[in-house]
Amino acid sequence: VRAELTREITDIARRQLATEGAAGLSLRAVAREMGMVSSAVYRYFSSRDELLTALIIDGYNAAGAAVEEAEGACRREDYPGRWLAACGAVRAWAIAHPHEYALVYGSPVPGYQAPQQTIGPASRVAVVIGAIISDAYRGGALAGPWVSGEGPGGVAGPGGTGGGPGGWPVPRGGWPVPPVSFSPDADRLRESVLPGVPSDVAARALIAWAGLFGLVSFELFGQFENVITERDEFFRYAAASLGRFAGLPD
Amino acid sequence: VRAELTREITDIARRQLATEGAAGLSLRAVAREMGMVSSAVYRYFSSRDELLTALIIDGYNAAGAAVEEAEGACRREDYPGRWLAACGAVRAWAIAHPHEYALVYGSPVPGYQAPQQTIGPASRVAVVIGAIISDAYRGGALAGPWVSGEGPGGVAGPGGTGGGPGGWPVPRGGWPVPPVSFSPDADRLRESVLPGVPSDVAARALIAWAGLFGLVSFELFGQFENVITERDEFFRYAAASLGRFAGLPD
DNA sequence: TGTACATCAGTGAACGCGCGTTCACTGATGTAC
DNA sequence: TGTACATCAGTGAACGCGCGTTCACTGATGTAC
Repeated sequence: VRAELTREITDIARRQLATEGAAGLSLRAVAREMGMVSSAVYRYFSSRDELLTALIIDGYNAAGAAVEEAEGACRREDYPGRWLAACGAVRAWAIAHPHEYALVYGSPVPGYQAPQQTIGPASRVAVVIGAIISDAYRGGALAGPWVSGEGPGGVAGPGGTGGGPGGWPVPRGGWPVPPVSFSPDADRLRESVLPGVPSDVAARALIAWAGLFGLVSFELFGQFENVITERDEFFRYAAASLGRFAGLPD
Repeated sequence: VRAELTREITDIARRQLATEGAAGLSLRAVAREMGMVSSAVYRYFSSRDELLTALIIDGYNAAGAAVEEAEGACRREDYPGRWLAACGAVRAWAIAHPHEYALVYGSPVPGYQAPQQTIGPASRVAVVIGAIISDAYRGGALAGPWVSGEGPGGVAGPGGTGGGPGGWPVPRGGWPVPPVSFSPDADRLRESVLPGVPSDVAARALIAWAGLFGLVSFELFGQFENVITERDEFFRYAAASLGRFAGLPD
């Protein structure tokens, strides 16, 4: 029964988030809508920040669940399909919950410091996206070029043809090579979200990941106003292009 | 003298933005720091929203000026250099002024509706970036592929080789083709920031533009925490990759 | 050169509002003997 | 079966705070004659 009420409080708080924004979230307003006195809420959340943390975790989880579900419905070998499904789910969830999206992927709430508990849920979307790239790579479906010596083969993709020093195809004028300082990051990524992929694949996956959220944020935050009219179609195209950038096939 | 005081007010407001965030911006606090009584500020700004609008316009202008300056210092034919300079300037300005960046490119301020006056300054950065792509295209330096029939030639780039129906090189497994619904948008873009470029070049420029801000936002808003350690070098690499994505040469 | 007047930047008090958090408390519920 | 007690959800008042905006006002400055 306590859990039930806790959930009801976060539901109301989420609804208020949608009308007032994160900075306008108020314990008193939540209590009012609950038909409680403001101090009663302190039985459930010891401060406003704790409530905010709960909302952030919920937001990450909701986005993660939406992406997992959409991506999970695809054939495992359909890597571009999985990518498009994941991208589309991110966008659809963001459009359906713009204030929650802003809360977790937008500007930080001033004066609020995200606690450790948020990092697990925060990575769910990244895990899905990483798995797509990883699976495609290990399935030999990811287009080159690879940085010399790291790749297991794979088709020559939009990079075209050419010969790299390590025997893998590296096209003339191919992709830039990640800086050496990226190596430790790549190691960490391999251990978590991008098992088995070479550094340059990981680096481009990261850029595509940031690009995906750049597109969604631009759309939601108004930068595409008077620029793009048919947003659904354009987004699908853009997501496909980013997937191609990351090396995914057609 | 009136202009002087107006500037002083916005300066103080900008400083407060940096410590309290946009939602915490308060006319009273500004007045306090000015050594004025709160109502005196109304001589200069008739409401809090008007002050916010001034700050947004200043923010867009500052970002625009920084990008224009950095990009303007490059040799005109050095398209990739111009691109890297512009990207680097966006990021450097954002890091130097994180709250102003959040104000203009982050989540919208709840309850605030941006007036028309903001759209001019808002486009300064886009104009610079568009000019780089446009110049490179018209200079014949932009890599293919083009969508059939639209291009003026240009080198075959990361797309590799292949033959398109219109005679321009379109590689097997090349870039996706923008949806037909994008045509009117492309027309509009050609008239403003991307003169003369074909639709698919415009579309990829748009994606690279969103990707650039996705990278900057991810870095500033904390998504790269525990992911990327050497941010300067990685960003340079990522910007180069996005430039390549948009078709720029090495 | 001197006076009358208009302008307008800045004052000070007030309006009505909402906020987070604390604290001693009430009163229902369930448990132990 | 009945009594004493502990638990704890929710109350109500209060603390001290800041906010945007309004309004009648003061008093210095500059201008017109």
